[in-house]
This record gives sequence, structure tokens and C-alpha cells, in this order.
Amino acid sequence: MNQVSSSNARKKPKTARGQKTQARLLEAAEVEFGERGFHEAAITGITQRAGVALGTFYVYFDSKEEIFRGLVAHMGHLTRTFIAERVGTTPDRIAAERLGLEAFIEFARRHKNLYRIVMEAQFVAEDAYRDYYTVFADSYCKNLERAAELGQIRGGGEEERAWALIGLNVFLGMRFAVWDDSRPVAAIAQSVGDFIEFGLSPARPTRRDQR
Amino acid sequence: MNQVSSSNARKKPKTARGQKTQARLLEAAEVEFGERGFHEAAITGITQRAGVALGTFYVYFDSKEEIFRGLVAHMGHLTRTFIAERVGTTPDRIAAERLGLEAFIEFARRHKNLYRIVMEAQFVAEDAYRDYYTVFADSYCKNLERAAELGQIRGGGEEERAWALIGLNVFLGMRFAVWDDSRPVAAIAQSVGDFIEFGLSPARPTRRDQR
Amino acid sequence: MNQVSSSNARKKPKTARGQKTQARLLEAAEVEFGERGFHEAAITGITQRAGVALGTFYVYFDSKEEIFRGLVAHMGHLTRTFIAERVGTTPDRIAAERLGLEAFIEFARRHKNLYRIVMEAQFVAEDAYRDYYTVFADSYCKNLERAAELGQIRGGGEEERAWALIGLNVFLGMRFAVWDDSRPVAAIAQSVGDFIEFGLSPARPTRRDQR
Amino acid sequence: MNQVSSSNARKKPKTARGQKTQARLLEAAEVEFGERGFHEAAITGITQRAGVALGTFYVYFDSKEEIFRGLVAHMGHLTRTFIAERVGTTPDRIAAERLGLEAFIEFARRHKNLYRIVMEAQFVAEDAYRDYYTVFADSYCKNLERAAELGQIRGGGEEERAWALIGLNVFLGMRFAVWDDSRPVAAIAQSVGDFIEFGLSPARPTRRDQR
DNA sequence: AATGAATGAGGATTCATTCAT
DNA sequence: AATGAATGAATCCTCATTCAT
Repeated sequence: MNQVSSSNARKKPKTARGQKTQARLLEAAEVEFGERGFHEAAITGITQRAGVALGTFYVYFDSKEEIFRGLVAHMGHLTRTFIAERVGTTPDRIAAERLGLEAFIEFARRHKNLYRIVMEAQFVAEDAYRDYYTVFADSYCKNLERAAELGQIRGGGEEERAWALIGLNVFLGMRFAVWDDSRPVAAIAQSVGDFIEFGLSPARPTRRDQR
Repeated sequence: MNQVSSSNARKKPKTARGQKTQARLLEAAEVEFGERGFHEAAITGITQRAGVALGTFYVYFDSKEEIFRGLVAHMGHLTRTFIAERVGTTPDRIAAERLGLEAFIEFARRHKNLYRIVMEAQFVAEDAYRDYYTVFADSYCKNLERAAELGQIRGGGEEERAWALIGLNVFLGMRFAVWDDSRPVAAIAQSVGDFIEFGLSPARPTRRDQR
Repeated sequence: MNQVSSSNARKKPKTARGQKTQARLLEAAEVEFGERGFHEAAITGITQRAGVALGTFYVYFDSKEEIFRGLVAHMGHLTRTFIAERVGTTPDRIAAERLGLEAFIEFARRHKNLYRIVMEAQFVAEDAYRDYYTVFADSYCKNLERAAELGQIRGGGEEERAWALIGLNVFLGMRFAVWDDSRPVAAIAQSVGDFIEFGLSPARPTRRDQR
Repeated sequence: MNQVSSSNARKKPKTARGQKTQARLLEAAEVEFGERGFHEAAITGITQRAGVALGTFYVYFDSKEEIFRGLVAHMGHLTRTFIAERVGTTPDRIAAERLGLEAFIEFARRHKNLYRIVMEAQFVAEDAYRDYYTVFADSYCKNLERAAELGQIRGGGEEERAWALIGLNVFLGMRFAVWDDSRPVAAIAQSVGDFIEFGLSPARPTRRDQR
């Protein structure tokens, strides 16, 4: 489905053949873990999908958990890269947030397996899971702080808002990408985009019509 | 830690003694699953904590998964009950939402084990997990629709906003209850409460200073 | 299906109510063992069929094996009684053998469950199984010896012939009663009756037309 | 006791070492099942006899039942091969039948364990048991029909007679091979051989001295 | 680099039996 | 006589990992 770099594998292959085998194992692992979950997934399932013998797995990876962690980290890179590309240098944080949500949903739809892997990491490799989201949260925090300084959004409680935004994205990704990807991304972004925009906006809403 | 009613147990005990034993098993399971996770948890771990013999477990539950599902459903009831009590009949949705967030964080802090169990259900009993959140989402949707009709909030995209709000709550619960419960609930509610309030508000913010 | 006497039960009930309960357990056991086999059969299966609680079983029987043995012995009595009635005092052994075969097939058809129980006894209570057939074999032997003395059949090798006849009956019972009871008993008796008759007959066949 | 080919094993080994291990497991299983019966037999009993670790069993067989079925089928091949060799091309069915009986008893004496395994299959793998005897019965039927056409035996009711002959053989095998193998095969064949011969013979016995 | 045979700790589940009420 | 809660020994099977070839 997508190329998996051999970055997080412990044992670096020395030949082109070895690199190919390792890449095949990583792709197979992504599918196996994504479809069956960490505990149901079997090393033999990975090696069979990759078309190699059982022992070959341990030529390239130290353990089941290691390749899993590799996949989580890999997903981190992919996600950040993809969103960064889509959001680009959009200077306005609120506009960026809307773009980011759309990008995230789309990305989740393309990488359902990796998405599930990340979620399951919470119970398999909690530190990797925390790292994954903490990197996001830190980045969010900085963006929010910078935006607050620029007066683009209200200031205060950046960390809480960062986690709120992450959770919002993650659950929308779960619901509207992994569980059911039929709803147009634009429709989701429309509904939730306003919520985020007004939620972050520095101006108080004009409450004409409220009690 | 907290009383666990025998609601979702398949095999109903016929004597008071049996009810007591079953309740002890449920409490023990909550701790065992919460501390060790579903896969690391052992039935013997549950029965030892409950102070009964191994076989007794199977007098009251069909399987490891069944008691786990029972706990998830149990958590659903507890959560809804608690939040309903705290939010009460607050007529204003935005105010209710702020109260709900506070209640949710507090509740998560009191029931960390059950909280983790629900999250892990995604990978152990996915249908139970979906049910859990779908019940919440449906309820949210109705609340939002009603509030929109009353002009308390903007209308449109209620389902998306419902899931967004759930994700927001869940991740804040994970971050500021399960992972680290030292931050005052009021502080969290303050930061995120405004975000929610302005996000839902029917009035457009006065965008003086925005591009 | 058929009344099961409480003869082989260890613990004799003292009241009419108790006798009824015990009889119900024996009937239920016949069905449970017959349908599921000894190892698949469960005491709870028996008590549920009998409409009593688990503990009640042990009021009347010492163990699973004991009631099973009781059933085997019971089947022995039933079989011998039935065949004796049908064969009656037929003086001619060959005619008696033909009648006996018919009676046996019919009996097996009526008591498939007990029939299976006897066969399985070989692996559950081998001594009961040997007893069962040894009683038959001894009886057969005597009948054959007497018939030989009377010149009705050839003499010699009565024991071997007795076991041969038993095996013949048993397999026909298995094939044409338990497995498939659609073939008329008369047809079976016709085909095999001649085989037995000529096989036992004291006269050598006139081999006109054989090479 | 006897060589067991790796015929019915599901997972074919790919190396000579693997074949050897699998063969050792089959031999060990034959002894374990034969001595203890299916339900008392333990996988560890098999692996200990085979001198391998527990897990090795599951490298070559899917389950306890699978290897048991394999043994039943194996016994089928062995039996047919042995009897076919001993009976050879004997053209006369009655003579063949006598030879077959002798061969069968001798074979049962050499393979008591497998013999018990086949009998127990009735309660462990009924389909395998039916297959086993149905193959024999079909073969018998054809032989009897052919012999009837040649005028060697009476015609009619071949199927019933086939099952009668099988039962006769099986019970003699049980009684005079498995239970007690001290009686000379020749003596058994003598007594029962006449019974079969006259029973099948096309000529009616000359009934001078019968009522 | 690749293979696949071998390992064995680990754990869920069953169910006959006991016994207090 | 009847009940049903409690027991715990027993065992099949899984699968990540190692290692000799």
C-alpha cells in the first residue's frame, strides 16, 4: 500500500536483497497487525504474507514488539510529513487547523492499518504511544502559543487545548475514517471546522439571541 | 475501589452468597484488567484477588472475554449515571457541556481502571467498544439538536460535533486523569470550556483583528 | 422410552418420591450417554434432563461411572429377557438362531441409546463390557453344545462359534439398527439366516456345482 | 512395535529430520492411545515417548484427534495390505475367506494397539470408524457378488452377509487376539472356517438327520 | 541471507465431586 | 430429600524465539 522505510529496524541489511526482504516484512507486518491486532497477529502470519520463512523474520527484527514499535514510529513520521505538506506554511492557525483536520481524516482513510496500530500501541508499547501523541501535543502547543502571541487565537491553557484538539481529530478519524469512510471529508471539515474556528477565535461571540 | 453491580453477568446466582461472590469477582476483575490489561490479566489473578478458587470464576462467567465485556457495559452505566447526576437538568447546553467535561475528568480520575478497560475494549471486544461510544454519541446528537432548535448553539453537523466532543473528552481524560491527575479539574475546564463554549455558540465571533 | 429399574443404583431411596427421582435420573442418563457418549456426557446434562439440581445426582449415585455401569448391566437384563421371550423354547437351535437374530435387530432398533452405551463400555468400564458379552457367549456355548449333542448342528469349536455369532449379531445391529434402521428386519434375517443355518448345519453341503 | 508411515499427517515435514520426528510421534501415539485410550492419553505422554518437547507435537499435527484419525486410517491401510498379501489371488472365495480369517487374527495379534484404536474410533471419530469398516464392507460385497456369479457361493443379500462376516472377524479378533492370544490361530480357523464355508456354500446341506 | 525444526512456558477452560444449608 | 455454590486437578494448545544447517 505504501512504502515502509527500513528506518526503525534494528538489524540493517547489507545487501540489496536484504533490504528488499526487510521492506517486504515491514509491509506484511503493517497488514498483519492492522487486520488482526497485535495479539492475534502472528510472526508466521507476517512471514507468510512476506513470502519468506519464519526464521527470516529474526534476521531483520529482534522481536514482535520491536517491529510493532517501528511501525508506530513510522506512522508518526508519515503523519507529520503528510499534514505538514498539506498545511504547508498557512500562517493563520485557525485556517491551518481546518486544513489539518481534513488532511488528518484523509490520511487516516489511506492508512487505516497504521492508524489502528497506533491506537493499539497504547496497550502494547505505551511509551511509544505516549511519544507519538506527545510529539503532536508539543507541536500543537507551540503553534497555539505562537498564534496566541499573534492574536490569532485566545491565549491560555494551550496544553489542554492541544490535547482536546488531538482527541477531537483522533475520534473523528476513528469514526469517519476507520469505521466508516463514506462521508465526504469536506462535510466533516465543514461541521467541525466551524466548531474549532469559533472555539479558538480570540473574539467573544456576540450573544444576541441567547438567554 | 467501587461497587460493581452484577448487571452484565450471564449466570445469575440464586443465593445471597452467590451474589456476593459474583460481585467480588467483578471487583477483582476490574482491578486485574485495569492494572495488567486484558492479555496480561489471568483468571487466577482475578480469583486470587477475589479470594475464591479458580473454578468459581466459571460458575459465574462464561469466559475471560465475557466478564471483560460486562465491565465495559458496567462502565457505560456508571459513566452515564454520574454525568447525568452532575449535569442534572442544566437547561443550557453550553453550560451543560462545561459541567459534563468537569464531571467526566473527575469520574475518569476515580475510575482509572475502568477507563483503561473501555479503551482496551477497542482491541478486545470491538463491538462493545463501539456500543459504548455510540450510545454516548447518540445522546450527544440529541442534546445538540435540541439545543440547536432552542437557538443555544449553531445547528448542522450534529453527529460530527458529537464525536468531536467525545474525542475531546476522552483524550483529556486520558491525559489529565489516567496519565497525570495532578492538574486541577477547574483549570482544565476553564481552558477547554471556553473552547467548547465559543465553538458551539450560535453567534459568530466578532473578528475585528483577523485577516 | 423404557422403564429403567433402579436395581443397579447404589443408594436405595426410601420414599416413593425418592424412587421416582432416581428413576428419572436413570432415564435421563440413558439419553445423555446415548446421545453424547460417556465423555461428552455431563452430570449436569443428566440432572437438567431429569429436572433436578446437580447435587441430587449424588444422592442416588456414587459417580458418573457407577450409573453408566448400571445402565450396561440393565441393558444386559433387558436384552436377555427380550430375546428369551422371542426365542422362547424353540427346540431347534438353527431356528432359534434365526429368531434370535431378528429379535436382536429389532431390540437394537428400539434401544439405540443403550446399545451405544454397551459398545462404549469397552472403553469406559471394560470389565462390565466383558461381563456383558461373556454372559452371552457362555449361554451361546451351552446352547451350541446341547444342539451338537442333539445332532442339530456340527460339534466342535463351540466357543469360537459363539463369539463369531455374537460378533455377527453385534455388527448387524450396529449397521442395520443404529446406523440405518430402514431395511426390513425380515430381509436381513433372510440373507443372514441362511448363512447361519448352513454354517451351523451338521450336514456337509452337497457340492455338485463347485470346482 | 511396527513402522508407521507418515501418510495421514496434515503438516508434511520438509526435511529428513522432520520426517523422522513425525514418524516417531506416530509410533509413540500408537502406543499411548493403545495403552491408555483416547481420553486418558496425553499429548505429553506421546511427546515423552517420542523423546521430543511438547510443542514439537503441534509442528506435525493439528490436534489430538487429528493424529488419532491418522492412526485409524493408517490401520486401514495396514490391514488391507496385510490381508491382501496373505489371501493373495486365491480364486475360491470360501478358501479366501478362511485364509482371510486366519490372517486377520494374526494381524490383530501383532497390532493390538492399533486394533483398540480402531474400535475406540467409534466414539472419538465416528466418521473415521464408519469409513474404516465401510471400505471393508464394500470390498467384501464385491467379492461376494463376484463369487456368486461364479457359482462359488449362494447369491443374494451380499451386503448383509458382508457385515455379518466383518462382525464375525472383528469379535474373534477382539476375543482371541486382543483379550487372549493364547489359542492357536489354526484352531480358531478350523472351527469358524467350517461355519463360514458351509454358511456361504451354494449347495443346500443334506439334511438327513434334522427335524 | 535464508531456512524450518524444535522448544516450553503459559493460561484458559472443563467438570466430577463435595458439602453446608 | 433436595439444592447449588465451591472446588482444583488436569490438559490441550499457542506461538514467540532460538539455532543448527
